[in-house]
Amino acid sequence: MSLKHAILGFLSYFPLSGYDLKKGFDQSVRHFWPANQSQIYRTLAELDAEGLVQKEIVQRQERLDMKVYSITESGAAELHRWLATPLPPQDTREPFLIQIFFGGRISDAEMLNLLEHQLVETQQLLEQYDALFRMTLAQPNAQTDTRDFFLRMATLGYGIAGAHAYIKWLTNLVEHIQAGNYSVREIADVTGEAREQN
Amino acid sequence: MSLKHAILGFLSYFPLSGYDLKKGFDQSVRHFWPANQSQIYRTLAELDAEGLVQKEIVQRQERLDMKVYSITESGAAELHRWLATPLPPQDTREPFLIQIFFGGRISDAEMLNLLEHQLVETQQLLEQYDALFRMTLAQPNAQTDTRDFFLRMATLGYGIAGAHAYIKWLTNLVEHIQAGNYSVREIADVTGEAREQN
DNA sequence: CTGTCCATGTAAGGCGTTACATGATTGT
DNA sequence: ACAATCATGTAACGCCTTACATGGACAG
Repeated sequence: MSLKHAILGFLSYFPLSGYDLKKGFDQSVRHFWPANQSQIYRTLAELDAEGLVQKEIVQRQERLDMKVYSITESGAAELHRWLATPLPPQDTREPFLIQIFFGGRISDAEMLNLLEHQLVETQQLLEQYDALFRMTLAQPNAQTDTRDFFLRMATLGYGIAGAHAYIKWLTNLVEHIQAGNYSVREIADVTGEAREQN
Repeated sequence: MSLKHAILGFLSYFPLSGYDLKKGFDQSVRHFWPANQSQIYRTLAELDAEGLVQKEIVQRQERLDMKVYSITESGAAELHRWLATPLPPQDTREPFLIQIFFGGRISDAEMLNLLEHQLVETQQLLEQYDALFRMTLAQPNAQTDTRDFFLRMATLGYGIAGAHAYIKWLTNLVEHIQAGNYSVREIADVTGEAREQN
């Protein structure tokens, strides 16, 4: 359960409430692991039941109660165990590729519309990542040369590299469809083909 | 629901049984849309209830009955509608990036182990895609220059391009960790940085 | 006679989503 | 006055997974 371990990861730095965790997710890991509110509260209750986190109810004058969760020793051990264990291969689901795969059922114009859409969305995403990357680097008080910082930025780098590759693939497809050129050999960087770039 | 439409996609070529569909998925779209048996049978029942497919029970002497499904007119219309409609942005979940993000909690050796694992798996996947690509092209009776064929191969090309990009990213990370070089600027192809390749 | 292929399903559980519910404080 | 923010939860539904169940035909 990745969500459980992501929560443990956050709590390994400092105790947080469910609300704070939600903000933490939205501000840093939503690119590769979105989490919604109800899920976070439910999972915190499970972690508590398993003894991996501890709940402290904070009474505040005039404010509603707040529940602050901190990681326990067994929680920290479980986090470390999970972080250091290679994951089994994940399977990916890409609904867009279903549309491509059965693209024989739609026209060139419809296909180009799909591809164009995907291109625009990916370019916007890339710009977001790019802007976030540069903004984070430019923060005056940030220690930008630590291992922690480097690893966190690497997850953004993953998104950026993926978006670049995707845009390249999409652009290539668009060109082929527009030209009515269905020569498959040019579509992938397969062994024995053009390999000098890279 | 992508699974429903993938099934309709297959049935738009010829009628199939649940069993045949499962084989079809495993042989062609499992790279981007794995489907298991119980899911297929359940979804076929739903599609039948919605009138998008038609069921025909084939009695066979000495063999058990077989149910063959064919697409209906409204099924074909629904398939076309879905295929031609751009999908809303999907969010991705990459548990491996959680491990990277919280990599501050594990040692260099543990991190390198994770990365190495991921590299080996991705290289194996790439070889599979690559082999499948070349084998499919080499089939004697295949019409390799049609639009349909091109689009199907493009989905494989997606996997190949993605694997290449991923391997590059992983390799870069390994090198940085090994050198203890946490300079973030080299980690992504961000605007204003090295842009001459591509 | 054991395993694999053909062929169809049910049951239970996990993880995620959307919508709903409540209530105080702070900003415009 | 109204919206946004802080703060916590429940309910119901959807999709996918794993395991279980059944049963004939055919190959080694």
